[in-house]
Amino acid sequence: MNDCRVFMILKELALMGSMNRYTMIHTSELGKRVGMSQQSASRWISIMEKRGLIEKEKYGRNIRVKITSLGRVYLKKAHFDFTMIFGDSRRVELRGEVMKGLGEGRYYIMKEGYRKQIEEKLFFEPFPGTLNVRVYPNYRKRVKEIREGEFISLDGFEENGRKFGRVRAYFATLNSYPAALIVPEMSQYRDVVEIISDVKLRDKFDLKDGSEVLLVIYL
Amino acid sequence: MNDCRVFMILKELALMGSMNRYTMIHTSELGKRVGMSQQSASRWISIMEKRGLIEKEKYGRNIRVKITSLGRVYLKKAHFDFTMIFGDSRRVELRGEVMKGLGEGRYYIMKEGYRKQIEEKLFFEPFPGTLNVRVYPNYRKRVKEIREGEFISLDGFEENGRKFGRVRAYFATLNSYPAALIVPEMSQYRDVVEIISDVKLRDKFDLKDGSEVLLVIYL
DNA sequence: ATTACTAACGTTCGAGTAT
DNA sequence: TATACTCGAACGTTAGTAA
Repeated sequence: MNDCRVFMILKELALMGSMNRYTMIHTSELGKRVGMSQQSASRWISIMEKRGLIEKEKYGRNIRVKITSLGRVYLKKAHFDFTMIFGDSRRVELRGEVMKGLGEGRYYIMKEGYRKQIEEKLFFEPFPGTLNVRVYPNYRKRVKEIREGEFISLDGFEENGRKFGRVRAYFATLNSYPAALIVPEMSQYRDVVEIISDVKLRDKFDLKDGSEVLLVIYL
Repeated sequence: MNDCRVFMILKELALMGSMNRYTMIHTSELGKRVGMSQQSASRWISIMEKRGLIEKEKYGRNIRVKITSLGRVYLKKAHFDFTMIFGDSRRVELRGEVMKGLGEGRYYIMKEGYRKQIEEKLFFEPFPGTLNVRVYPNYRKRVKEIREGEFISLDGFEENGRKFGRVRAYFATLNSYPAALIVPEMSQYRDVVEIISDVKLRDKFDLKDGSEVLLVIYL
């Protein structure tokens, strides 16, 4: 069955915002996001339109697409499957304020040993730097809860005789934008957490030191 | 990318229980479930083993597989994607007791007009019959909540001049087993709900009239 | 009964390119 | 700029069958 192609692209379109409204897309960008050529992405868009999973319309030289109710049902089913697999998984909210970093985050993120695992296990290319968030006191016991929850393990490694320890990662959102929380297993701090993402979060949300942010961690 | 094949099969294996333990599988059954031949399923299992997503071991003439932590991460990512798409979707619990049906459910389910849509939009072949559940009084206001929530629409149709109305469907579980709740749009009853599934639920859970069941509806 | 190899067959891919 | 067509090459599929 080639249904899986259709699912993959449908999911990507949903993530690009085509769920409830017509969204302008570029077949080359879509192709890049799902790992195929512009030509293939274009072809699949046509196939999916014929199958009634999306609506497509020309928009000047571009196209706009919108997921149909049938397409939505396809996605819903997959979502249901994952709910069956993982149960009703926990979500933990944290609030805190942005803190000046020490530039260390950038140093670590750039290490090939971590970078590679971030791409492999968190599925994004990290912006080279971390956002440090000081969690407000009344949320700090939740940090402990997170540490004890299910995590994604980024293995430690050695480089030029220097050891880099194992790091725990968690899928998360910062102000609703997809990101990840990373916690070195050796770290002591319980009130400061580090966030990585595929963009510079400081710029995306115009964050200054002291800005309040909302984190949601998905265990 | 053929990653989507891997995802699809990994999800299926997870649904078959390979997430946390070695599970005996049959490549022919797996193939049927994902819509490919026994030979292809066998080949993909080998590929996924090489890629470190599952562990495989011979078990007599059969094989046993177990999803690795890397495989789990793949699934987790997809689950996270769906959480981004649908937000933290609601789940509603109902409790009630099994009720004698009037044989009507069977009559409706067997109508090609509904059957086809069940396979297309709910993704299972329905057992020909419905399980009627009388919801306990203190759960009845939740039935209203469900009716007003997001539903999957099974369109009405006409057959030999007789009209069959539109039906609302919801993904659900009965005693944790995947099923669907169906509600004819015209129906009056608010205290009795009808459940369909791919198996005879009465037999699966050895239900008699009056047996208590737990329903979870995923809106 | 299984799983899994081989070989012939289809499908899908993407470079080139028209629009 | 875009999207989307053609077509030869690459890849995935399955029937047959060995183990």
